[in-house]
Amino acid sequence: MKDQYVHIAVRRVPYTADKPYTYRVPPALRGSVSPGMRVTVPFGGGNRKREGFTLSLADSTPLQGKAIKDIASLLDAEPVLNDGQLRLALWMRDRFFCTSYQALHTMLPSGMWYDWEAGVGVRRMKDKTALQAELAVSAEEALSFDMGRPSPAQREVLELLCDAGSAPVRDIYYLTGTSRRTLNALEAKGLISLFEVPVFTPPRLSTPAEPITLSTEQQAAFERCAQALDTRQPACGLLYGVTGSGKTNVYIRLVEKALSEGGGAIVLVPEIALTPQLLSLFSAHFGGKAALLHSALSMGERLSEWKRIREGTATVVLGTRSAVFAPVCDLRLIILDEEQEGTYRSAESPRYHAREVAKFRCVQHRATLLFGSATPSVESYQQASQGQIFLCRLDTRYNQQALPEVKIVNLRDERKFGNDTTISQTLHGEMVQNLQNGEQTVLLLNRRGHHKMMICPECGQNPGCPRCSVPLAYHSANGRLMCHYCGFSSKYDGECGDCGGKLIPLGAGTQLVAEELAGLFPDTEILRMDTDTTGGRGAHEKLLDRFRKKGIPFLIGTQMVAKGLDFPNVTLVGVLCADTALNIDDFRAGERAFSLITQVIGRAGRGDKPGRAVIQTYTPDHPVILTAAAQDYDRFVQDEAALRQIQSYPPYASMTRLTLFSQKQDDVLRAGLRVLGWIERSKCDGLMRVLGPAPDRIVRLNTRFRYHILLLHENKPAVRRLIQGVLTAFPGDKRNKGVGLFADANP
DNA sequence: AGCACGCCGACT
DNA sequence: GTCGGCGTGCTC
Repeated sequence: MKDQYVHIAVRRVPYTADKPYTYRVPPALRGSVSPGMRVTVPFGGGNRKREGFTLSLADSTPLQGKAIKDIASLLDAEPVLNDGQLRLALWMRDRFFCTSYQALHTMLPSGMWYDWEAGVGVRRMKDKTALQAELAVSAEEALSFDMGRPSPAQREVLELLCDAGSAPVRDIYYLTGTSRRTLNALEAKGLISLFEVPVFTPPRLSTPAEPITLSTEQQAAFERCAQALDTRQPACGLLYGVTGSGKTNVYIRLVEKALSEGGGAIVLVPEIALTPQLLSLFSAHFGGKAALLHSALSMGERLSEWKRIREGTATVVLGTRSAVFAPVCDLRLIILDEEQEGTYRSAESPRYHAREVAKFRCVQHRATLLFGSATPSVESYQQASQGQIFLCRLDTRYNQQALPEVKIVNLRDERKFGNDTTISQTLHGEMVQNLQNGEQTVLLLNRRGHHKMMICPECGQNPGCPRCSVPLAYHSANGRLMCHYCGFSSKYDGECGDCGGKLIPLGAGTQLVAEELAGLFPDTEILRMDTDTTGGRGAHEKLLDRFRKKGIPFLIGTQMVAKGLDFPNVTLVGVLCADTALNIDDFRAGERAFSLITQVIGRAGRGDKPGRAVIQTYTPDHPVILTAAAQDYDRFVQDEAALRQIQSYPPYASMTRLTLFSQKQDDVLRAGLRVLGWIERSKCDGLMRVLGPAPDRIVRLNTRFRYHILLLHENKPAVRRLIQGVLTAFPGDKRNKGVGLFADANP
């Protein structure tokens, strides 16, 4: 019999050595191997077993004189990746400078890697099951059945099941106040049957959602997107809607449309924990058809959801970044909510952006891609204004509510008049008023902990992290100094280690504000929300639930208070220091600051009462602050786009960042200069502009020094090949020993 | 990245 | 002689 060969993407091969490896299919596995399966193969001199993915099959191989090895084992009976996903991975390898294995691996739920071990008897990932009850006879028979003697409990269960058809027994107990005995009795009479079903998302008796009525404006936006869906051709659009204009209504109607026509949809959100409302909305509207994919799920839950999606039980997926890979059947629509958010970009290899992956998939499936945002990225704005993508606008807020009235407070004046707290006179006055009216206030300060740092007024020293180039932040909750980047902490005795001077705090954090508020408003309850108070699973929701239900007057928090929360009783928002987000050395700092300020201001006045906002700043005439205060996105983005054009920054050029890191600072710098020389010699001068090497924003992180080189260029294959060449050749130069290098596309 | 191989000094 | 340090080079 003729030999059969298979090309494998092998796990943990360095980028330098990444290519399809050819293996022989042993006779025993002939016929069972097809592309998109997981296998183990002997690899390297020691022939240690490694995992891999089958990419393609071949009858012959050009490889001569090499001992071609056999595949060791097959881990899947059926492919876990389809042809489209394999092609997506190859594209990702080219685009995001990762190995094929890494790209393929991110497309699968992590639970799957434990599942196969079941085959070798190591561990069994058992699907959870729940007991479900179902009518065993017709509804008429059930209701007319003669019980012999009155049995209200059994009757109630039957009535429930006549309505619902089937229901989890837990829900039946909860809704009827019955117990297993009642169900056993009904089963004995042959009226109902009990059976185990796999628990994916708990098959709940979801209260059917109210049908959505769209406003004229929302209807127009819906129709424009629906038109794109109808063409069944790749399409991309931007739904630009001010906060509170009801973008989610449009999303839901679009998903309904895609589903009703037999298609599937993916809806991506920046962070699911911050959008509990959207979550419940989706369950209400799509029930068992909806799958949720996000970081809070256990591995088993994620695997179950993934299976439901792949077999077509779930046709709409709501999830975070990695949900963009969900194997939805007949994908017709992908929506990226708050498209400008940085969480759509992965910080680890593969360093992909969900927006770009979504774009690729939409072309692949002839699907529609919709970006939604109150503050679209400059990229999307520019594409929309040039007509490359279609644009829909929602300018009217819920209940025709006007945008909040915004006051800007100059913090320099506050200092002059002797107010050294974080709350200005103006903001304090507004808060008092809100308290009297029984309305709620949200305060934003984008810095956790008590203070940013402690500094010695005698010698100017400040305690810093021994592993990173950052000052340690003081935390009053544990009385320690902490590093917000590597987690290092040390005890705090209030004295300067160098000269013994008494340390003073600098740069207020949320903990301090909470303490100040307790002083200013004794007997008033205050809620603090930051990564220190929302550690556990579901902690976000619990905190927000308390805020809503108990009507706690003040909520102080970091940027997580800016996103997604929608409480009608919040009528005042305070931005305690608008400059924190602005003073970051990054060309997107202005864009992010505008987005953050606009989003948090939009939290005020979502009910029938008008909203107010106070922005405190040291730079009251900064254009970003002025446009954010005026909620004038158009003016902001036009200014910002002009600035980007002058500097030839994205979106007017593509940017690739090369990051070098090592324990030794001069090694990194020297390696950086060598990379620079390589690029300059490679005849790509006309194609790109090179900046750096420059220190990263945190030059030393976890004992490693980091420098980067920025490349501004056209998005052409020649440029990608150059970068791939640099990444491949770099480890080959012995002088680069101990130095790491990776590339980020559009960082 | 991992792993093996090979060359060298130190030790039983 | 033999153990083990690390520099070097390859992975179907």
